[in-house]
Amino acid sequence: MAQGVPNRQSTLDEVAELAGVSRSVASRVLNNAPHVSRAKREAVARAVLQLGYVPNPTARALATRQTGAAALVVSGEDPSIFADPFFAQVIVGASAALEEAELHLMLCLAASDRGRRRVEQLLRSKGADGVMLMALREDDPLARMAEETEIPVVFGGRPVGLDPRWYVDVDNLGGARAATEYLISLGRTRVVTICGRLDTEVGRARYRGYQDAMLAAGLEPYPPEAGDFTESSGAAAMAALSARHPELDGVFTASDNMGAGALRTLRDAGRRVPADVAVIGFDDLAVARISDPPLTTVHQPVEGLGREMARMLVALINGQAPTPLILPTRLVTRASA
Amino acid sequence: MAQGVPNRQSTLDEVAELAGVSRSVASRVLNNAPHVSRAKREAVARAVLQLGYVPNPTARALATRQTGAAALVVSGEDPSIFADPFFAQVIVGASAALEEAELHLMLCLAASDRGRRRVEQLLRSKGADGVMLMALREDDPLARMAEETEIPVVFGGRPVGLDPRWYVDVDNLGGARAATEYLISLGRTRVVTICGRLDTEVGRARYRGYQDAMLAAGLEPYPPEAGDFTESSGAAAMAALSARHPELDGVFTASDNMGAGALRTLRDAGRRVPADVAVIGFDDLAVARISDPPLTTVHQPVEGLGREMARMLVALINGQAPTPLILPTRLVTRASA
DNA sequence: TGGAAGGCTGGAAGCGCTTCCAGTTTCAGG
DNA sequence: CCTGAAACTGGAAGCGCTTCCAGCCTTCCA
Repeated sequence: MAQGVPNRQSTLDEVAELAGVSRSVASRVLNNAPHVSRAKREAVARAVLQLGYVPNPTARALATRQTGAAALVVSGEDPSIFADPFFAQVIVGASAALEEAELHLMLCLAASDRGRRRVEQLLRSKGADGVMLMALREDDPLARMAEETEIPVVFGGRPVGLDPRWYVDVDNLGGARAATEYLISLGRTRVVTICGRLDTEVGRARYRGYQDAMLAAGLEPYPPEAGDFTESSGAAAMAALSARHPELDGVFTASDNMGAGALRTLRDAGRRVPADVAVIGFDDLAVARISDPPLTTVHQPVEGLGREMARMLVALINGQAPTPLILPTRLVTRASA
Repeated sequence: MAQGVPNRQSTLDEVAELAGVSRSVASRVLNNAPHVSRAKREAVARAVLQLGYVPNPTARALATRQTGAAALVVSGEDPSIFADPFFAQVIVGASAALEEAELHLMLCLAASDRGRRRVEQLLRSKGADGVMLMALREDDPLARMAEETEIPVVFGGRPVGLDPRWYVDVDNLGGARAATEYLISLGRTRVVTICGRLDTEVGRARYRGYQDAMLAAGLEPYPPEAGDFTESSGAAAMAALSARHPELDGVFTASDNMGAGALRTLRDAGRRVPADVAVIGFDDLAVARISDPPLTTVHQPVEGLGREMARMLVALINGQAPTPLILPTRLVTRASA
């Protein structure tokens, strides 16, 4: 039974003819639908093997009105922000979950105007069965449009200024609160924060968590110093804070990268960590383990975020009605606090 | 001219009817093909706007036999290897280049058997117009199959044991040689290497570069200590090498992560960098800038790799005959050497 | 042994778009 | 005012698959 490698792609018609059945029967066999006798089922299977037949996904998509693909769109102004390992992990999780549902993953980086227009087309033309949207900017037009479109959309994180129907988020507030509480429990009372961009929900939530913990402990929150989640911005913010509040003895930073930057500034300034200043980050990326000293941080289930987004989307595509999800975070203590 | 938001997706037939032309004419207008009078062109444009018409990509794909998508497949045994920021950068580059060609990006992580089978289907069913393949393992069945398939395939890096027709690679050999030469030029003569997995072309090439440089300088290359490109494997390898060759004064590691691990081991052992031991990494990832001391390393154009792969693929899809490409690397000197 | 129930089967009608082709206009040149 | 070329136009045939439906054939029970 030579597994033929035909020069031309063979079609279902050819399979049907070779098997001596009609195209409908052949189709039913391939989708293993009922109402086909055992004999014909086997005949078709043989023909498929003999011809090396592979169904044409496009034709199937046209007939079923299902593309067999889900899109992950990352919307932001700077394409290089995507180079963050964060997204790579989200993708790993999403990819695994989509694979279970036999869906392909389309990736759309909507940074340029052109990219955004293409995503818009995708949404309106139903070019995918569903979309996972991670909108980074405040008031993202794509986010608004996605909420209005017909096709299932799951948000990753809640965009500022929008209350999406379906989303998966990480407990940023709780994580930030826990981190700050931990610093306070260590006896630190002059705890500052290097917050992330406050035009993102992530930045806001993590800052709010800091505030909550401070107030709950009867401490006055310091005004935040903002960074953009990068190492260098963390270093700069730390310098500014040190100058403004030389008495500080604890820092909660809204990302590991900023935490690493803060460590660098403190080290350069000769301040010991954690003896003089305790530092806590957020994310639990590789950098937290590598930095010197290793960074105490808030772990967030990034791969889980991707996985749950994909699962929720699949549920939606299948006509179910899932509920929004907030994934837990957890403090990981290392040497820096 | 209300930009209608129809409840149902409108079709080309409806546009044609509203514009008072035949479907063929409407189609020609949309693809701006010739042989349409100015008047009808405008009538169709008006109708499109009025109905909020968006062409159905699936139907178009079926008719033209072009899917409008290119796939990036990463084939390896461990899905989490993809979480490496390396791939994220490749994706950024590829995505940008594909956008110019109006192609969508499909991402396939072929780690499980199931994933591999799906990629196989994709190749055989022409589910994409072309494929960029990054095969990590030696003797990857997918790589072999890809070379046999009809659809255009561009390799990212050359897989061991295969000499692909079209590929984009990075000058690993030259980079490794330059790094080692630099160590030697610094007066180091007892230079060891922590190489990557020798069942990958990357690992082999970088090791060969080290050997070449040592031999060219009249030095005896040390036997390599292998890691798997991760921080911890680098730390372990460094410990082993220190024990075996206490006299060593220079280390070339085949990745920044391993370099960071080596730094950690050296620091823990109380050996000063670069005073006692000079260390050089490879990749120029963020970790190289953050580590303590910052890592001298070999920069490779990762985003460029993705971009060039995509460009080559687009050329192939358009029937051109590009030539393989090897992108240059360059030494970035920081404090560790 | 008759008849109803129900499993099989294949014909045919799409899914929405492109594109070939033959027929119709238009228009410059004679 | 005629003729041929060039520009338009729309009908129709697909692209390869799914699925509805009507008809056929078993089968099994009364």
